[in-house]
Formats: sequence, C-alpha cells, structure tokens
Amino acid sequence: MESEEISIVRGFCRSFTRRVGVFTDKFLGRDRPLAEARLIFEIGGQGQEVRDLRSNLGVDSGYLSRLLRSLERQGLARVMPGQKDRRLRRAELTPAGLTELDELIRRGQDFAAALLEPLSPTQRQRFVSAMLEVERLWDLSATVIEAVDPASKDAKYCLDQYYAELDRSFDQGFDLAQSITADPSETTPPHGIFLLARLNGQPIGCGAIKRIEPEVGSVKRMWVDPSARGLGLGRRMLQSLESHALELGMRKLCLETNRNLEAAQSLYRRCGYREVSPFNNDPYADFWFEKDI
Amino acid sequence: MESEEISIVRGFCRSFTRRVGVFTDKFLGRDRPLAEARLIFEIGGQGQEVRDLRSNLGVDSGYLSRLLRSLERQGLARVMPGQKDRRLRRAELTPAGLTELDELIRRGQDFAAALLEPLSPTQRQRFVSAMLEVERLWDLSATVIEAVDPASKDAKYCLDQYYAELDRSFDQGFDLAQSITADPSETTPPHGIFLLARLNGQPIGCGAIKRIEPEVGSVKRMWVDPSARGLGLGRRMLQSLESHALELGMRKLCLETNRNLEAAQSLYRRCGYREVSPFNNDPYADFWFEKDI
DNA sequence: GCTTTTACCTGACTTGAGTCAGATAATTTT
DNA sequence: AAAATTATCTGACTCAAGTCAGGTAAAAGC
Repeated sequence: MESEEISIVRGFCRSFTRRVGVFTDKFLGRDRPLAEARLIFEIGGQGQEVRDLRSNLGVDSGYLSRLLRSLERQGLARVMPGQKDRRLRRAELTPAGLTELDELIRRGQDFAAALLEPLSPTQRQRFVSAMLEVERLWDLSATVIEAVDPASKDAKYCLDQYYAELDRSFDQGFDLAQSITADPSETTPPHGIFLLARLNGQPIGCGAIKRIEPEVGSVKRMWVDPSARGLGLGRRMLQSLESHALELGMRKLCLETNRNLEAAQSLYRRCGYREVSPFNNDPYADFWFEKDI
Repeated sequence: MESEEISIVRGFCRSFTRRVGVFTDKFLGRDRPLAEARLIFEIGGQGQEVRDLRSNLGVDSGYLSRLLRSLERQGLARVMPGQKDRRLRRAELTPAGLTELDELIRRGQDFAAALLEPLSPTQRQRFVSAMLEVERLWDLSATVIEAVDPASKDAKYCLDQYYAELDRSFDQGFDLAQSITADPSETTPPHGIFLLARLNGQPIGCGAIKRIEPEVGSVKRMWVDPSARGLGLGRRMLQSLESHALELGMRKLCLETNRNLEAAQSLYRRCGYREVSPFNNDPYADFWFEKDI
C-alpha cells in the first residue's frame, strides 16, 4: 500500500472531522445537549424500542434512561410499555418532539444546502458523486465476512432474499423443494461452511460450501444485497469460501448457475472457474463450473 | 438545488461522522483526553507559539493554559518565553512528547491503512481520488471572497505571490516599477476595490479594480493560489469584481494580459470579455480585453 | 410455584470540556 | 515615567457525558 494513499485518507478524515465538527456544534447542538439531539433523531417519526435505541446509539442503559427522562420532562417524548412484552419499552415523540425533529432535519439540510450553494451545477454533481463513491467504497471496506450458523436469524434473512430473487430471475420461477439441497447440516463444519457478509452488523450477503465428495466442495447460496453490488464483494466472498474450503480439506470446488444470472457467470469466470459438462441434474442449472483450489 | 443532492450530502456527513467518531474515540483518545492528543498534534515536531495554538485549536486561553500545564506535568511538553517578546510563549515537545506524537501519527496511519487494506489496488485509487475530489470541492465551497484593505498583510502576501509568479512566467521577467500601477489608493473605494479569497482564514487569491475613466474600470492583480486552480475560483473572483464595479458606478471593465498566461486569457473569454485593440502601453501586455457590465 | 433471566430504572459517582472573572508580567503607547 | 495593551495564567465555576452498582417489574424456564 502506498504511503501517499494513506496520507490522503488521513488528510481527508482530519479536515472532514474539523468541518463537520463545526457544523455539529453550531447547528445541531445549538440549544440542547448533543446526545439529546441524536436521541430525538434516532427515535424518529415512527418511534423506536428502547432496546434498539440503546444498540443504535451505543450508549449505556442507565445513560439512555436518563436521556429519555430528560426528553419526557421537556415534553418531547414519551416512553410506554410494549404491547406484547411489557418489559420492552417503546419511545415515541410527542407532537412537540416531532416539531423538534423537523427542526433538526431542517438544520441539517440547511447545512448541506449552504455547502452546495457556492458550487456550480456541474461542480455539485461532481461533489455528490464523489461523496457517493467514497461512501460506497468505505462501506465495502467496512464489510466483514464471517462464518455463522446457517440456521441463525441473519443467515435466514439472506437466504430468504436469495430465494426471492431467484424466483424473480428464473424463467420458470424458483421452488426450493425442487432444487439441490444446501441445508444447515450440510453447510456447517466439518461438512461445509456458511459465510455471512455484514455491514455495520447488518447482513448484506452470504455464501456457502457443501461437500459433495471427500475432496470436492460445491459453492451454494451466493448472494449479495443489490445495494452492495458492483463493488467486488462477490469476489471477496468467493475467495473467502475458497480458503475455508481448503481448511476443510477440499481440493476442488464446483458450482452450477442459471443462464439468467449473468453477473454470477462472469464472476466465476473472472475468478478462475472453467465451464465443465453437467455433473448433476439441478433443474435450474444451465452452466456448470469447477476450479482446482 | 435538488433535494436529492442535499440528502446525499447529509447522508454522507452523517455516516462519516459516525465512522470517524469511532476512530477518534478508540484510537486517538485511547489513554489520554482528546484535547491533549489534539494539542500534541498541533504543537508538532517544530513547536508552536501558544497564541497560534489557541487560534488553531479555537480554545479559550485559560483552557489551553491548563492543557499545557497538564502536558508539562506528564513531561511531554515545555513552555518557554519567546525570544524577542517575552510575553509570547512558545510550546515545544520534549523527547517523550515527540515519541507520543509519533505514536499518535502512527495510529492515524494505521487507521487509514486498515481502511484501505480490504480494497483492491484499483478500488484504493478510486477511493483516494474521490476523497481528493470531495476535499477540493469542499475547499472551494468554503472559500469566501471579501473586500479588504489592499495594504493589509494578507493582501500583500497575495500580491507578492502574484508578482513572483509573473516574474517566472513572463519571457522578460517582471518588474513592478515598469508596470501599470494598481496602488492601494487606486484599489480602495471609491476609486476601486481589492478583493481577497480566503480558505479557513488563509488568503488563497486576490483581484482588484482600478478606475481609469469615470465609468470604466480596469481589472488588475487577478491571482489564485496554484493549489486552488481548476476549480472555477477565478471565475467567481471575476464575477465578484464585476458586481463591485457596478456598485462603484462603472459600466465597462477592461484589462490587459500577457501571452504566457493562457489560462487567464481563456477565463476572460469564457466570462464574456472580447479582445480589443491596445488601450494602454503596458510593457507586459500582449492582449487587451473589455466587457460591458 | 419457584427461580432465573430480561429490560429497564435510579442514584451516586468520575471525568472531560469549556467558561469567566480577575491577576500578573512584559511591552507599547502616550 | 505613567497608562494602556497584550499574552498568558490561575482559581472557581458549569455542564455534558458516561460508568457502575444495585433495584424492580415482567416474562420465561424448570
């Protein structure tokens, strides 16, 4: 890695921190402690469960409780017991709180507008697209891939998204029962592995390996959230699967894919997989690939 | 301005604040108050006068004094009277302080490196160039143009830079005495105007108008710092000069320029100036322009 | 029905960050 | 030489932010 790149990133972060810090102090925290303003933001128009507020803001339970009491005293929020479980409590903004939220949102927008205002239309466009680029790549960098239980809640979420997408993509739709299995037991060590990609804790992609012969694995359930595509996350997932396959004692990986999943095919080719003749009778497969790892 | 652009800017700032905040807390402020870490940074390897520290960090004099005492107690810095003026005090890092500074720098670099590490070389390149783009355009947006006394320190700084650059650019060099005047008295209302562009308080460009006939002004001393070129700051300066000229009762602006200043010529053409026959005998001029405003 | 766990609250703290009103010494102005 | 100004320091504050050790009510487990 070049030291020039590092110093650009450092310089960027520093100047940015200083600039946004000025905004935060002057605009958001004008007449109220910052933590309260952030809390109002986080509760939002819909309300939130206290437990979620705590995890999203990353604050101590006692501290949050005190902040909520303070908002209640100011008539900006109310906290009430949950419907089903009366231990779980839900915070909502009062009408006055909603007004305050609007005001906070407005201040933020004013700040952004003031930033864009001196720029020409072309410059604005370049400005926002550069911001999107930084954000996307930062997201990519912040994404972590880890092995999880394929029966866990997050894994299920990804699989459901994946199946729904297959159903939309395949000419004949997709029925899980008709397809070749990749059950939790098959994608758990020592038989296989199930990997999950997370961004800020949220699942945004998955991939699995299932053993089909003593030294041969099959790549299954490769999925990346649409919002994270085009960043090379699929490639990272595949590379990660390959190294886990090696650890599981596999020497070859194979996979099948549908003709409508063109991005997937080109990913496999780019990653060194070569097309082979059909090695199974998956009703949804049009192409079969393999790679010695 | 489009509301989509505004929301992109808002979203970017928010996600960025959160991310850099995590870094600041975990890395920089690990074993020492943030304000002290920033102060060590600001004193730097060379040392700094206390007065400069105060203005750069934007803190209260009493607060800074206490921070400095704290660093002294920890053996990281020492403060001593200035050479000429013994009221002005100068802060320097001790060897232990320098070690600490290195450590802080290293942590920052580690953070940046960790951010770049998961990206491919191509992605890294896109990442840093998008950051540079955001930073440059943010700089441009944060640049303010204001009328100042042409005899002020900042104006003199810009003029010196400008003369030095002319001397390097012109085939025959540049001698102020030979050129057409634009003295402080000529570029001050009601005779003319002197504008300064500032970024974070630092002068980065200038431009002036001098009256040569009751309703005709001459554009003089147009200069933009090399680091800020290519952003359209020259154009903004020129537009600002034009509106000030109108306020001074002028109806026409004219100017002369040298053949080696190609960027300047194209700026004038783009802004609606048309070439005319020579209207003065400036020894350094090759082209003459004018515009009805 | 009893114990354990969960989700939250309360009170008592610590620490960091920052403000403000003088005090003091060196320098400049008159 | 006296008065004013400048640069910094000191002490006495406030206020936000956050931690920690219990405590309580509701729900879940046995």
